[in-house]
Amino acid sequence: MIGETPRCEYLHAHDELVERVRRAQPDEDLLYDLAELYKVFGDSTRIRILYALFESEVCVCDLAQLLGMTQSAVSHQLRVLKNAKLVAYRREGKTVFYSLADGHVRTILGQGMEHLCEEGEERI
Amino acid sequence: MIGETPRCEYLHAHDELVERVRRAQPDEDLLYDLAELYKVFGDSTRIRILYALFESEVCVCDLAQLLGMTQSAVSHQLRVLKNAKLVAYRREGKTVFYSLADGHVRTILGQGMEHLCEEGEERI
DNA sequence: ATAACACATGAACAATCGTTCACATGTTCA
DNA sequence: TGAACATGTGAACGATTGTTCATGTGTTAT
Repeated sequence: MIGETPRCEYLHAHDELVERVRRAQPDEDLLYDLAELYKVFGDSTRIRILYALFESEVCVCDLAQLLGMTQSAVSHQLRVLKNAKLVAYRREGKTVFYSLADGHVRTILGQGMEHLCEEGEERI
Repeated sequence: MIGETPRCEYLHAHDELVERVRRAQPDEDLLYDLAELYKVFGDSTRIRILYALFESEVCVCDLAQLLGMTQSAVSHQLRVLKNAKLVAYRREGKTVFYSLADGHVRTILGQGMEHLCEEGEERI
């Protein structure tokens, strides 16, 4: 935080705008939680897990094999996904099966893909 | 990477599944880029900037005032957003105005918000 | 009860990230 | 040209993150 924030010369014109924009901002805590949610998507290992779960529910061991990673590493990442309520799990004997918990995952990843593939064609 | 990946006992049943899931996985590089994209959303400062740009194009100085942050910090974050092609900019004299570059931003943030607010009601 | 297995978790380390500070770039106006 | 202003950028520091290693928990079968 800064005590004295420098301001540009159009000050009076922009003051109104800044206030309007400020009022439109969602609650601080909500924005923080939102950032936390996207952090979860911000790792290729976790994205690979999510794409795997697009196809079917999968157990931890199979995920480890699929990703070529330690079971421990996968388990740690699954916990992150679980905390964000992006995956659900079901126990069957010794095995735990994970699945997608939420339809938003597909939309979010789909929109991300679109953005990547269109790269600067679209203007809003 | 691991040489000897441990595997669960249902091996033969799951082998087929693992192969099917593997084939469905998007290209490794694409998944990496996708993760990079979500990392950009994974910071509350950048999200606040994006929500500000929902309302109007805004200059760097006003963003700094709105966020209560250094102009430098804002500028650094704007570069991240610019590199991800999430914002566009327009120069007018000394002032630079930033705006949203892409409609996907609204969808992605909207879906994230929905996910946060529904928290575990929906099952896919 | 004991062994074997699937999975979870805590500590620790390297790597990455966000902010700050100092300074550079580019534009306007006298 | 030179001063003033808005913005951009490189280096550096503390904080966060992902993986590994060792170990803990919970289940099954003997």
